[in-house]
Amino acid sequence: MFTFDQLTGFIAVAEELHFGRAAERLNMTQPPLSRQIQKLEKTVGAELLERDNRRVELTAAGRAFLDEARRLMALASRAPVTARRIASGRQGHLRIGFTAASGFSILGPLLEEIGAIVPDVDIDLQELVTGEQIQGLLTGELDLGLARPPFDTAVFDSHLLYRESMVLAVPASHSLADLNRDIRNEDLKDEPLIMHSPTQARYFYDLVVRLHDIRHENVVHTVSQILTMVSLVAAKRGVAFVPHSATALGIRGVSFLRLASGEEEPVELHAIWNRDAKNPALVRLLRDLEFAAN
Amino acid sequence: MFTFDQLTGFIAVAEELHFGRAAERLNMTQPPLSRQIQKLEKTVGAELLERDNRRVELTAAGRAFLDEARRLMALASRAPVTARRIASGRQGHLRIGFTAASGFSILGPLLEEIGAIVPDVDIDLQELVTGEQIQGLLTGELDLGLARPPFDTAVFDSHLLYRESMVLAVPASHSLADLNRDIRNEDLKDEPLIMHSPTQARYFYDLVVRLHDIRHENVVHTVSQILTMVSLVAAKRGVAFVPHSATALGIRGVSFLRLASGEEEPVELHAIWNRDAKNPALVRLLRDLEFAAN
DNA sequence: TAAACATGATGCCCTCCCGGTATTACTTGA
DNA sequence: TCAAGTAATACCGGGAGGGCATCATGTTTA
Repeated sequence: MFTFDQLTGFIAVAEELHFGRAAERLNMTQPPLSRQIQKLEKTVGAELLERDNRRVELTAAGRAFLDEARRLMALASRAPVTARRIASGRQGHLRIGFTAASGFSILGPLLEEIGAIVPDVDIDLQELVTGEQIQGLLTGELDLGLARPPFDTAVFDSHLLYRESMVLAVPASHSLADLNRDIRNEDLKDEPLIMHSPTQARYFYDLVVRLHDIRHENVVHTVSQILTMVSLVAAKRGVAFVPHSATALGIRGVSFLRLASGEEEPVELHAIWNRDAKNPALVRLLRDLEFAAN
Repeated sequence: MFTFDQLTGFIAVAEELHFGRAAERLNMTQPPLSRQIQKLEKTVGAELLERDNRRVELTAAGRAFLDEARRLMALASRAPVTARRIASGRQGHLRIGFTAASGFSILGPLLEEIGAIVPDVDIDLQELVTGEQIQGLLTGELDLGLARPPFDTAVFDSHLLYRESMVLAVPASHSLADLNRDIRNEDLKDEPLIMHSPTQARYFYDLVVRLHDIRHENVVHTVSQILTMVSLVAAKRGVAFVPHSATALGIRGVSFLRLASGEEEPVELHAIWNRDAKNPALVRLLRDLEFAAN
């Protein structure tokens, strides 16, 4: 079995791609670090770093192992905290993941509600994209997620928290803002568009493509975070489809316009959790929030 | 930071609730195990086991920490397996580029074959013209391309996947369709022609120019995609030289006629890959497909 | 009631692992 | 061809960890 020191060593080298600098960061000298990595590779049974005498780079296996190593280190550093909390008489704690966009709207009220139901429970909050939340729920690093479809209903139970409309963010000085009517697809046929990333923000991407006629040649940026989109709109880079809750951001120089086409409130936010989760604090919370499993 | 040995020690004691038996299970003696647990409790900062001189039991913190410890051990034992599988190419990621035309014919069977060889490898597919594929292979954004010559054989290895004939696409109502014989060059001397783009579809362009006497004054459209060509033929804009696999498109109102002149099966499709590529999944795939480098 | 037993903790020794220093091997760029 | 940069190797010393012996303490038994 490898050691945690070997893992931190590997992570440092993988990040620096340089044994000397990595060693410095770890407050040690380069030779023992080299040996740590060699030993780690031996126990793992695969070459993790390709090192030519001039440069260091990760192999495919190394990249995969780096992920696992990071996860291990995160888990290892959290474990004692968990144990101490419980030892100090708390009733447990809940780890909740949320998407940045849900932070604008539902997160505050929800936390208040949770605080009323389980006041003696510590809440860890982490901002994560839906995919990371699902990963976290699967590995048990997360108890509850605030995420958007799709997710595997065989593994997860969910509860629809919130529906909202999609609006169009435009620079405040933009001529569309003077139209005084809902925006139609054809209004946008020559507008530079800031679009959601089809991989990182798949839900919004699919929704926008489904409900609006997107001309991909108009896409000037591909972005994964709503906040970034609104900032880019404020910088007059183009217009963007954002959920209504983004209007609460209070970024100056942006107007939000209603959209004519499509469904009324197509943007969904769900609370999701692992069907097999047994964290007592979560069980209690779900019961008292009356989230029927569906 | 604690060590994995301390964790296994703790798990053993927590399961046996007896230091002596736990030590035996771990092939060690009891005293060092006692010290391991003490040290672990010190680094965790909480008492994990309540030990009265007669019996051992878990504290609340101990139960919580046991969960985390088990999770850590599971993750730690899985990580090397994952890394090894990726290093051996049985697991991982393959990014495959294909031309639209190859999508009609060889792509399906090829993917099936790939799925049989490396079932646990995720396949990303991207429709790209040959030039973009070559670019992607050079930058490492693509592992394998299904493309047409020419490409730089100093950088790329390739394997001929498929040869096919060229046929002439004509509107179904066209008089040439009634000839009941192979089409000769002189049959086309007054036909409006939908031609391949000399830049975007250089391979087809060069092929057609080499094998057939093209009268450039007859060219009514210059197109880069086979599908577009066939659609234009269906719209009676002219006739077009297309690879035989285009007959599988099933577009109504188009007939495909054999060509008399030229070689039997001049249209080639190659699998190409970067000679220096090290993606283990690719290496394994190439080996098992018996694509000799040539 | 006292002796035997069970069991976890402690003391001490020894080995081996790990880190540091010095050096080597190799590549690259001037 | 030489200087510089960088990872690997050689060698050494200190400390962590395991084993053996023993202790401390509580429980069972005669």
